[in-house]
Amino acid sequence: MKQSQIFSKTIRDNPKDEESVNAKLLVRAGYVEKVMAGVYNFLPLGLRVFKKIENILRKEMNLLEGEEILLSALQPKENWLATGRWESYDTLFKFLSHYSKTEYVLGPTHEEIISPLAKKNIVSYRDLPRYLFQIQTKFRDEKRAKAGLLRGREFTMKDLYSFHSDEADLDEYYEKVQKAYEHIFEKAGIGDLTYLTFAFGGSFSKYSHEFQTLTPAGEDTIYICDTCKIAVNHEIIGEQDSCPKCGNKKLRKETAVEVGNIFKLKTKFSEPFGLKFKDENDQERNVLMGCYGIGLNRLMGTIVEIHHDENGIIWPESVAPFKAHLILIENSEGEIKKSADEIYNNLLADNIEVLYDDRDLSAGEKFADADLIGIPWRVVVSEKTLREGKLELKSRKKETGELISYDNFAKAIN
RNA sequence: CGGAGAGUAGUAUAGAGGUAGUACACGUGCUUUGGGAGCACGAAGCCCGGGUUCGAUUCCCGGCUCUCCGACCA
Repeated sequence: MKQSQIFSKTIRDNPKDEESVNAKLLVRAGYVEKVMAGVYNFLPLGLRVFKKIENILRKEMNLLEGEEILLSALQPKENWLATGRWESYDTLFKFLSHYSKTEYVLGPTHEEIISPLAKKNIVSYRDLPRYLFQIQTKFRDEKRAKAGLLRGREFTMKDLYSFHSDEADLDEYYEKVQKAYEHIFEKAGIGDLTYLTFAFGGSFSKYSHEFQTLTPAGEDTIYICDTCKIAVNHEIIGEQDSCPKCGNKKLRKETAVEVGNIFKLKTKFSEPFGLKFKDENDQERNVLMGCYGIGLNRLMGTIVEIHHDENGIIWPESVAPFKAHLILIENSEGEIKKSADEIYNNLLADNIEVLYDDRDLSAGEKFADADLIGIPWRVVVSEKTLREGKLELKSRKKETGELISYDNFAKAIN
């Protein structure tokens, strides 16, 4: 993609309506634009990152044998009355049709939709287990949206729901999802700072598990066992004041953001919707359920919170909008562009995702924008590099670059 | 939802009871090209409603919006 053609522009000043690092950088670099508190538009650069994250998630969901579906965002009140969450779910967006005076819900989560759906397709033990996931927009009427992408009123979530005939099967799958989540956060570049965290389990389980990433931008407090590399959420520290694994009492207090959670719902939703199956002995039994969520916006914001410096974002390669940022520095005769165009076309032909800064701007401004946008590899073409018959390659993580031939360059970044 | 702060051009800000200035961005022309280039000219602005006042963008009240702290967060 040519930068002269890209829809968004970089902004030099920090926006006055954002305080969080992730929002400041993502807005300034042109990844997102704020519509209102907790609601953002995704611009071409931002959508590219979003799709990279989506694909990481989708790949892991497929490995978990998840089948992808897309559930309704607009939901009937009756389903929420059935579970009692019409009254008890405090961030529920409810609204009234002006014509029919019918009340609706904008879905904050999808147990109320997927449980009745599952009921239509799960009737026998032969239909179990089942694993269904979606990547879809959620709406939550947060009393206070905050921290840029970390807590929004509209956001995209990957939610996986599993259906089982017995607890052993649920437990086994739950463990698999836990491992898959570890892969996901590793792949997304935040594995080192992300802890499996024991949290409140609700009425059916002793614990649920959260994945908490250490960052001052987070709003949760967790207690880490450095021996086991797991943590306990402060909400249960009263009853669980030692490491659940090794019993260590010396836990380290940290601030973190919840980037994912896994939860054994058991029969919490199958009961109100009558989601049952016939077992091998013709006995009718409740289906057991698990749910597993990851918020994409929050994950994207968290990655920025973790990976940036004073000049801008430093994307992990797995989620970067492009692999290489090709920068043309023209000379007074205007004779560099031809070579830069050629290199751009070679990169495209070699299937290297490249953003080409072909704009008529000073070198300093292009470098500053490149640092802000944060593409992993910066490739400079200038009079200096052409004289040597080479390119200058610099990692966004490093201070200086090196001159390298095109052939070696393609190898170097792969 | 409670508390605090803030709303001035596309963006970021300055400012005064007498209708507004700067920087960046933008347009035109020239010049320039390795860390946010230069000159000239140009276009563009006081959140909404009420009150006080001869006069309010400025002071007061209310609203709306945003940010932060707290509460809340299956």
